Order: sequence, then structure tokens, then C-alpha cells
Amino acid sequence: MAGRGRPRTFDRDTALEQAMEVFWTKGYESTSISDLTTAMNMKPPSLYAAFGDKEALFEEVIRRYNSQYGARLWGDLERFEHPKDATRHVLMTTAHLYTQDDTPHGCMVVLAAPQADSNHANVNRALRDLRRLTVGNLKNLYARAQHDGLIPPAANIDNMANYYTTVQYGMSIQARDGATRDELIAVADAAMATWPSLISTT
Amino acid sequence: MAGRGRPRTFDRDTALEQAMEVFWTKGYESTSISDLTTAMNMKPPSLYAAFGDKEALFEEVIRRYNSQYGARLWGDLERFEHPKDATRHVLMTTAHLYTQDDTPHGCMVVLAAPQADSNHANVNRALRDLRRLTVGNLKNLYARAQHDGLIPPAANIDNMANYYTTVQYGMSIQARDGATRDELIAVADAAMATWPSLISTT
DNA sequence: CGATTTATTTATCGATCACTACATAATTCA
DNA sequence: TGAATTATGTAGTGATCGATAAATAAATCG
Repeated sequence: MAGRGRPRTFDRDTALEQAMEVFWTKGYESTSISDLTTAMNMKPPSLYAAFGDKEALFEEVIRRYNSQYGARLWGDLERFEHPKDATRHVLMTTAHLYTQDDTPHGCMVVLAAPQADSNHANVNRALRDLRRLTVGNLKNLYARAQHDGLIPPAANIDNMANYYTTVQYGMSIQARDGATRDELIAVADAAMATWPSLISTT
Repeated sequence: MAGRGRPRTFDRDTALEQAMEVFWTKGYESTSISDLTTAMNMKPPSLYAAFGDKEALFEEVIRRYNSQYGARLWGDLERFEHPKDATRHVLMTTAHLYTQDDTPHGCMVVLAAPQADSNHANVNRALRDLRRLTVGNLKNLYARAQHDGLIPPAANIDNMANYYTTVQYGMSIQARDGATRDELIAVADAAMATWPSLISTT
């Protein structure tokens, strides 16, 4: 299992975790290779040998981010019988995750590079595609529920998914601006109060 | 009125408008002086003489942005008798403004530099303070309405303001990701449907 | 007119950017 | 052990960053 040449002096997962924290706090563009090598405790050649260039490292970071935090949000929604409970779980978990003390506040996918066009279009596009997955998750959830009769046929499930996604996106900005966990929970509660009117004809 | 020396060859307001479009599209950091001088059709020394450095130019741009677009949102809310109508006006105007074809989509104050900490902390802070003004506007609106008896004393107006602000923030991300005007209007409608439950005890 | 003032153009500045050539160190394989 | 392989540290690369010095151009003032 151990390779042939000189072994690494750092743990790859730990280094990725350290890189994630920097990207999450400063965003993609404001994070320099120097910031990264400092946080990851290695010199540039080691970083490039292990992760490719800055963009490849970032892509690996967001893959890791998604499997770590996305899973907390979307991983076990099928255990909820009703889509309303699943949606509440998503929003409440969001309020919790976005205000954790041991990570930067807000969602990295929303905050790291929201520019329409920058000098790093690949990164902007990758993050946008990840965000669209979020809406897709909700639409799938609601489509299944509608098929199962838990949401009336007349309900506009696209609007529902767009609405809850919008609230979740907004919570990222709020969290970054210093909103407390309780404040985000209150926002989530308010959003959930809309449910009855959403599932009636729109 | 005309000064003493050689007159400017550009219109200051036009140049600011051109700078705004670049900052709005690419964000603060990704916008280079070179991007700006190209868009503003001038050489660096002219830019620096007329506007100071990049940060001062950006600050002037967001002041202009705020007086142009902020006014459309918050300028004449007193013409609405009921705070619910004022809130609907804000969200509907937001849906309209964020999807205009002759400007970048979404709000520059939300999208230009949402990093928690970057190499331009002044800019991050200035934008965050502007965003907090938004919540403040809503809180003032609701406080007056509560005093006038249009919102029950038991209602939690801080939660209300946080909630509608969150929806508006989220609409910026949605607009940037390609949401249509109709989709944002549907989101605004959904958010307004929450009103009755918000003004009952929370 | 000449003196003064301000703006524009040209041609940069030092700093930092992402990234790498090169020599050396540490491991495995034969 | 020596050859091969991989990682690390030193010391840079050219490009671009934000910002500017110096010369020139265009206006007003006396």
C-alpha cells in the first residue's frame, strides 16, 4: 500500500480540511497559494504535486464539502414520511450548520464565488451547478411526494422548491453578517409557516 | 463654473455608471484597474485623479448604486397604508430590479464581496453595513406599524424583518443563477403568504 | 503673450499573483 | 548496496496586480 518513493509528511485529508477553511472564509479569489501553503503547512511544490493547481484543489475541496455537509442536509430525507417534515429538517439543519462555531458561517457554495463573470469562470460555473443541485433535490422530493398523494396535484412544486431554496440561500448571507442560530431558526419557522398556502393551488 | 486647467474629456457620471457595471458583474476583487479603465475609456492616471484609488471608486459606486436602486425599494414606502402592502412592494420591486436586462442580475451589495474576511476587509465591511441598513429599514417600518396598531403588539417584528430580508438576499443568488422574473415573483408571493402567521404571536 | 492650473499619455514602479526548475532527501526495489 | 521513485525545500519564473513619475496637452488668468 505504501508507495515507492519518499512518503508524504502530511495527511492529505487534514490538508484538504485546512484548505477548505481558507476558501470558505476568504472565497476563491481572495485566497492565495501563499494563504493555502501557510494553512496547509507545506511549500508550493508539495501542494501542486498533491492536488494539481489552485482550481483543481478547490474542486476537490468543494467535493469534500458537499459530501460532508450536503450529506447532512440531503442524506436521509427518506426517513421523513411527509415532505413538510423533510423540508423543515433541511431548513433547521441549515440554521444549525451555518452557525457552527468551528467552521465559517454560511455556505461555501453560496459565498465563495457568486460573481456572474470573473477571471475564474470555471469556478463560478461549478458552484452555480452545485447550487442548482439543491433546487433539484427539493424538486425531486416534492415530485415523489406529489406522486404519492402527499402534495395535491394542483400545487406548483417548482415554485415550492424555488421558494425554500431562496430562503436557504438568504440564510447564508444572514449567517455571514452575524445572524445567530436562533434568528435563523426563526426564519426557518417563518418559511415553514408558508407550507399550507404553497400546497394549495398556485 | 468651468475649472481653471484642462477640462475632462469624460463625463464623471457616465464613467461611474460604467465602473458600476463592471463591479456589479465581476465583484470587487475580480475587477482590475485594467478592466475599469477599459470600461471607463480612460487611462489609469485619469481614474486615480478623478476617483482616488480602487477602494474609493468602489465606495462612490455603491453610494450611487444605493441612491439609484435603494431609492426604488425604500423611497416611498409611506405611501402604503399597511406594512403588508409596503413589504409586498419591496419584494415585487426586488423581483423586477434583479432581473432587468440592462443591468447585471441580482444585488451588487449582496454579490460583490460576501467574504467573511478577504484582502479588502473595508469593502466587505462597507457592504455588510449596507445590508444591515436593509434589515433596519424593515424593522423601522414594522415598528411604526406596530405603534399604529397595524401589527399586533405580540408580533415579533425583528423576526419579521429578518425573514423578509433573508428572502430578498436569497433572490440575489437566484437571479444570478438565472431565475426568471416570474420565478422571483412567485417566490415573493410565497413569502407574502406567510404574513398572517407572522403577525400572530411568535 | 507668459504663467498657472489641470488632464492626459506614456512608460513604468515594486509587490504579489499562480506556478515551477532544480537540487536534495527519503523511501522501495533488485 | 546501487538504481529508481517520489517528496521536499530553495529560489526563482513571467504575468498581472494596484498605483505613479514625468512629460505633454489644453484650458484660464493676468
